Amino acid sequence: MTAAEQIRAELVRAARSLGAPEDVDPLLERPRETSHGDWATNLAMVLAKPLRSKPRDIADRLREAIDLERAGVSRIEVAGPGFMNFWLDAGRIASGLSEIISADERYGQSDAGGGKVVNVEFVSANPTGPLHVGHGRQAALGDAISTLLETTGWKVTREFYYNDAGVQIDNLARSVDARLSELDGNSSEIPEGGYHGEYIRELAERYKTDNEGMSVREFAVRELRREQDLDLQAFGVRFDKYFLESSLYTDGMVEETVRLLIASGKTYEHDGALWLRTTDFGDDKDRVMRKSDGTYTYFLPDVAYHVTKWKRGFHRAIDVQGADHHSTVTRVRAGLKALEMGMSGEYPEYVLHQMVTVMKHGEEVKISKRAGSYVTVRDLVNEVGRDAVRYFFLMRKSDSQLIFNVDLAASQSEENPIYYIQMAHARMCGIFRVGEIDPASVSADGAPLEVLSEPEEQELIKALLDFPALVESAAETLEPHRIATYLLETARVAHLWYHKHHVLEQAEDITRARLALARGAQIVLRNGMRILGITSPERM
RNA sequence: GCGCGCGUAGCUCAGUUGGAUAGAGCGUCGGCCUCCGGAGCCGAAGGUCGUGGGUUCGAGUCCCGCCGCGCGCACCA
Repeated sequence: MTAAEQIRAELVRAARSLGAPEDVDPLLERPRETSHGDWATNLAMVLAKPLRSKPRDIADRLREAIDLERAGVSRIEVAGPGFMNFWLDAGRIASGLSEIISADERYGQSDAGGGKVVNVEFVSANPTGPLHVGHGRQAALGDAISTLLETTGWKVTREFYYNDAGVQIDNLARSVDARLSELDGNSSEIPEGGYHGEYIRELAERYKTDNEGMSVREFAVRELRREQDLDLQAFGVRFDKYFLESSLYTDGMVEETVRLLIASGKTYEHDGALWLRTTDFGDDKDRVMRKSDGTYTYFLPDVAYHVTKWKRGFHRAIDVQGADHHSTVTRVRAGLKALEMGMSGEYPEYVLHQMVTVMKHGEEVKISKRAGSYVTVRDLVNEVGRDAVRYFFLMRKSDSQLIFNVDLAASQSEENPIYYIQMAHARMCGIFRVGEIDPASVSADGAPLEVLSEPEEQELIKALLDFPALVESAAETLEPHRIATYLLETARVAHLWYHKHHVLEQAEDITRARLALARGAQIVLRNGMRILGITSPERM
């Protein structure tokens, strides 16, 4: 039982004894201000109405009714309008280290997800060019969200959806064709909607020398998919499933979905096209699903694709996409809802991220897809390393725009948050290295943890003990940036402690206890970085 | 024009789902350091939380109106 749970249980007992409603569920939180104790509750204010008394009076009576020992606290104060502040005793705090060390790599894990399956789809780039920064943000986000969910007891399938069937692939083939005919000495223009990047020229050259009898289209898609796979590999992202849009046509899923939608009665014919009444589901206008020329708009295969997710058993699905795809959300959900297959209006869940701006040498690197000039994931990885790229993509919440400062990410100094965090971990490792101690042999059991009474020690332990609750709530809200923020703060506290208090060559009981703390910090920093997909080097 | 997101210190951003005196890093200014790695540490200055209303014991957080920025508004994807 954690300290908070222990306080809560006793608080409930005390509240019931004062006549509080049966479902009383006190909220415990960590005050920002240390002078407000280790834990605080606003319970007395919440009970003011049902008990028809002043919050402060209720708080005083609660305080009287609470058994300090059973709550595991040393002191309770009533403050402000009726807050109750709790102080844990130093021994109670330090004893939390035992749990961290014995759990080791499992520390921070939970079974909140109950082993249920969830599908996380991300990147899903069209095979029409290299992966750019936006895809990078998505790759980092999707992978971290997946790991967060795994850490909290979900069974995750990481999925990549290839749009290999649409008009954009035709445009790709025609663009390569144009470059091919240029190679043959004929002047030729990249077609409208085509791709202008230098890689198209390179594709044409490779096709000319070694096309293995493939069509331009097949060759280009194969090569670009291979390139993207290499980029993802360099980034350390691995997918469990690659889903091809084209398969939705070959296996009849698209046709099937159209039939079902028509049967649902939510469609109508107008101007020779087939429309879906998405306005019934909150859209601002109805949408065409089959054009008058008989081909489908993109959102129909999207609906069909999500039907397959549902049918494959994923009753929870998360799509990570750029915010520029925002308009698709209502449409896809409307299509799925119209099918009445039992999905809620929230299926699938979307994590949309805002755009990335790349700054280099103090200037914005302009991105022009049309001219084919943009920063690729591979450029970034080559320039600043995988860990820094991942951390920078994850340090901001997804719905705010992100400025990627290449110079900062590349710098090997304390200004660079990723170095700062990794350095904190490496320092903990350094203690064991210098002391010639196997960290795995360090145990908190039997160690005199009560000697860890310095303010920096108490602060560090408290930070470490916050980790599991943080992981759980970050997983719930699908917000990996909270792990990033936490790591930076915890690294700060660890540096501070490291600087002020020595571990080795102290009195024996102090060294023993501090080794346990160093071990705890090492474990938490490492586990946190692992969630973000970042390595935790033992020396830097 | 409509929809979504954002607006917090000079800069880049957090803010525990409505709590107490709004925080961090960088930058600036001042100071410290014979150390398990100086890739260090301490301190200070710096704020009308875009703005005007509303909701309530209590608002950076929720609601409404404005202003600014980004993205999206096809029988494109």
